[in-house]
Amino acid sequence: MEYNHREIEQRWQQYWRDNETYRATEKPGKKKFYVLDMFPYPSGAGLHVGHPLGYIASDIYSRFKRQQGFNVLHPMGYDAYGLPAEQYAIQTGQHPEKTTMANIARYREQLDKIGFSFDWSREIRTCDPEYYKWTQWAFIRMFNSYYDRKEQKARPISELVAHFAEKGTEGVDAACSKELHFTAAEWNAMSEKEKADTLMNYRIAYQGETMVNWCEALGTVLANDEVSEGVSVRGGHPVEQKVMNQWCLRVSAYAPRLLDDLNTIEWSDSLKETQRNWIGRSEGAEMRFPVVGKDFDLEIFTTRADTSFGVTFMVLAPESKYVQQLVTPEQKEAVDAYLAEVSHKTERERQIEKKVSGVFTGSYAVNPISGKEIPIWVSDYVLAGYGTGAIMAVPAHDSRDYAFAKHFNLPIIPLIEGADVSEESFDAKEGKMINSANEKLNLNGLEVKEAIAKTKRFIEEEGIGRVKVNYRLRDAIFSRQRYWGEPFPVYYKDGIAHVMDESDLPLMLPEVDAYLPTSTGEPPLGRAKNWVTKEGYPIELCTMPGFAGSSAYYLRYMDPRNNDALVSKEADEYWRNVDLYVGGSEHATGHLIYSRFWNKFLYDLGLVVEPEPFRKLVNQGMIQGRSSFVYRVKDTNTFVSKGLKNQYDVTPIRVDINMVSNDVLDIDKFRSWRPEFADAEFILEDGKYVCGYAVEKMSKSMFNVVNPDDIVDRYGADTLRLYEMFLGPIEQSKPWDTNGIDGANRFLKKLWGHFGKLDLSKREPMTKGELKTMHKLIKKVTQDIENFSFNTSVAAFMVALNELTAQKSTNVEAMEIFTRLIAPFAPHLAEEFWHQLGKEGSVVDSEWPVYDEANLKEDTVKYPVSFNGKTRFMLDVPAEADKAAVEAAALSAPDAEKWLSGKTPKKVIVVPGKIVNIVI
RNA sequence: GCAGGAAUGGUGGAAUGGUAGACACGAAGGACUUAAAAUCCUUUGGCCUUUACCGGCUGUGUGGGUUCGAGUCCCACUUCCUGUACCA
Repeated sequence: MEYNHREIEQRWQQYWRDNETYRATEKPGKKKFYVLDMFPYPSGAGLHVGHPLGYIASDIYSRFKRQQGFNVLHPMGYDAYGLPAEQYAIQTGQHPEKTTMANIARYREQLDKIGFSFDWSREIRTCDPEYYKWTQWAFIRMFNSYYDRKEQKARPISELVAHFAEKGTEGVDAACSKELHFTAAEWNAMSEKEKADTLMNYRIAYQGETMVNWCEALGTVLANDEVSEGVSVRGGHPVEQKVMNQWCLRVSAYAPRLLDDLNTIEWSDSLKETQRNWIGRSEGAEMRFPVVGKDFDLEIFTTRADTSFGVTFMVLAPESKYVQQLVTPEQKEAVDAYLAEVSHKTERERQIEKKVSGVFTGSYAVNPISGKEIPIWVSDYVLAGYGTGAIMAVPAHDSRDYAFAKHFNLPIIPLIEGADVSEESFDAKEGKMINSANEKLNLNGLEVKEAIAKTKRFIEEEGIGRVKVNYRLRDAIFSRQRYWGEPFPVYYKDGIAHVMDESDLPLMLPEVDAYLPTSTGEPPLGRAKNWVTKEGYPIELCTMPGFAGSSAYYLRYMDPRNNDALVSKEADEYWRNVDLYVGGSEHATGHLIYSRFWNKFLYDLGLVVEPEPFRKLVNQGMIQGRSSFVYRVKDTNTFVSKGLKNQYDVTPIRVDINMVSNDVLDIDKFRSWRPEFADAEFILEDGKYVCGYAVEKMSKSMFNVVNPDDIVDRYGADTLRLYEMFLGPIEQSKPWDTNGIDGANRFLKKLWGHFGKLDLSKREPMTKGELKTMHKLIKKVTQDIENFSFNTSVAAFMVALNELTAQKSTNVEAMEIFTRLIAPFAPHLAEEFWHQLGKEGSVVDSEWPVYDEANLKEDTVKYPVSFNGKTRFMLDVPAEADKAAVEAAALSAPDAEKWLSGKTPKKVIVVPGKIVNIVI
């Protein structure tokens, strides 16, 4: 009988639906295992074969764990808010919800065909009010909390208010935008508005004037991880820096914990490293430089306190508030001109130019260590957002300061013995200090490391500054001037922001007449009618960013229909956190930081039990497209085959990969593809037109998209699953090659054929050979799945089937084991076999086979025998032979004589079970 | 620049420090077929030797090292990928 994948797959998919096979429930006392995929944004283009890669891997793992006896939670949903649907809405006037729902339906249809074991009863969508109620709820909780740095946790803002009323800021160590100092009396004397403004400085969700990435084309601000190389990640529009009043999340307060807790989770080293870089911890010192003739100091941050004697000038960021206070009348014009110039430049222009620019303020500061007066400059190479927005410049040992000093002809003092600073700075933190001494401090002769430590001690003792740890991680900007997102549960009363009562949630996204800003430049929600509270107070017009809804979704899956809590205590205590999280590495600095932050916040409030959301994480690689090219001879309509193209002047043209098979072009299809190719001529090689190829991103414009539906229709879901896993290691990016899929399909057909030959009524014990084949397979597959080495386990199935065929095996027992082992990979076929074997229930509930080493033992061991490290022949030795016996056998083997050629061996090394090496 | 990773046949890729190239694709030859598709069998890193069997040499980006033995470990270099970038 033919292997009819369509009939088999449809039948079992229906069976799974009818029996709710994949529905998960809490089973106290049974070990849980939570496997999660990063939920997709349902784009209009649908899925291509690259998308399911990670889903297939996690599905195999889920099924494997389930067969091993775990209670597995494996849910799926949609990250439904996002810019593309809104951009489409702006162009067409169609409500983004409508587009999104249509895309979700299409995704679901595609996903269902692949036979995943998702528990769809737990499906969530971030744009569903029942879901975003909890996104808004978390925001309210963050608004009502502050971060206590002493206890390293979030606490209710009411406690801080009580403290202020009693003791002012004394004894407060809270994360804040600006260090404030006031007494209880001062606090109590503040107006409502002043108190509200003061508390904003401490809230975890706060509103503040911050430098933001403004994208004019998208009409919204963007978070740091949504901007790359000065353009928006979505759409590639230019982004500029602008000061705006925005909602922010105080993610920076959690920087130390986000860094430390990386050590407690099983993520790849490269991903942890990416997070460490993004968090960017650096140890250094904050130092105050008194300004000549003024009553204030400039604060700077440095990691190179040892270079204090080489400071020849200071530099402020253009946005620094000190610039206006320091500029002298003579320099005013020049400084203002420079500031105007800088503010006009976008981030991208600043990066591309990388030109040294700056201006002198006219003021001087005193180096607190050397006592020397140094000029204060302004330049855009200093960033306002990092450290204090001001630096001490040491041109001899910092390349940026060096370029600046050279350009403006400022002095350069070398501080390290042997450093040649005539051409470039010496940035390395090594060597012996020179030129670094006065009556108070002597660093000369010290190693850099010692000098840093000594200077830090000196700074603290002298009260010049303090030792400080700085983080690069900034607070997340949480406002988007957009329509398609969660509305903020915030209203304004007397100019003061208030959060709504939790019982009023969800605050539903209102209807608008267009998805564009209003004529007065307000966000689209400014168009909503009656966008006010019951009492008539205006509601916030911005919406939340994409990462709002995706930060805690893994918690919601645990208890998705609960209307009283994000997740019930029972469900959270049972499922705890994600045991295995699978997704792309593009989320390394965005989603994975925000999610960890969000989880830690809820953890601080005692609402979840685990401090980290994702225990183990696997990044799947991308599947790239393989584009095909034809070569048109210049100024003709003649195309030359790849092997001959070097003889002509040619232009490569991408062609649809559906017209190409094994790199050979279907000429008729090509001629009818486009009118201009209708009368194309071809120069062939061996009667064929051979195309060139390139590995590129899979995209419509490159004509290289492969649709999983087509593959499923032609070969079946099981073939697709097997082949995607067979392509290579899951973490690696690799090109899709439809040609190779025949291998996976042939294997399944052979397996089907083999199974069809069995007499299912005849149960016999396995032969020794069968036992060995099967136990070898169990061992390999079990270990490979645990190690995420799915490509080698697929290969192992192929080998095992070949061995069974070679042994002319018709053993039913062996095939039953095979069925259980292959069930995670090819669930439809396995289910079919399982029922043909007369088993009850679904194969997903069958027990995972266990191997017995005893069956893997050989009577004899094959030893490679080497001479001087080079293997020369193979030797069969009884398994129980000891070292001496193996050595004797090797030396007396007929082959040995030839290689010894009469000589006596100097040494014979026997590694039991491995090798015999004879040194002559 | 910095950080992380990679480099193995025509291709995708296998190899706890122990027979390099599993498995698959492709290719070549053959069987079946009127023919094609499908299926099955054989060969398939390179070079040399041989009528054939049998053999031999060489080979995992480059150069060194450790080791009885290195694709694997160490050092240096080259190239490529991925992330990040005026972070003081």
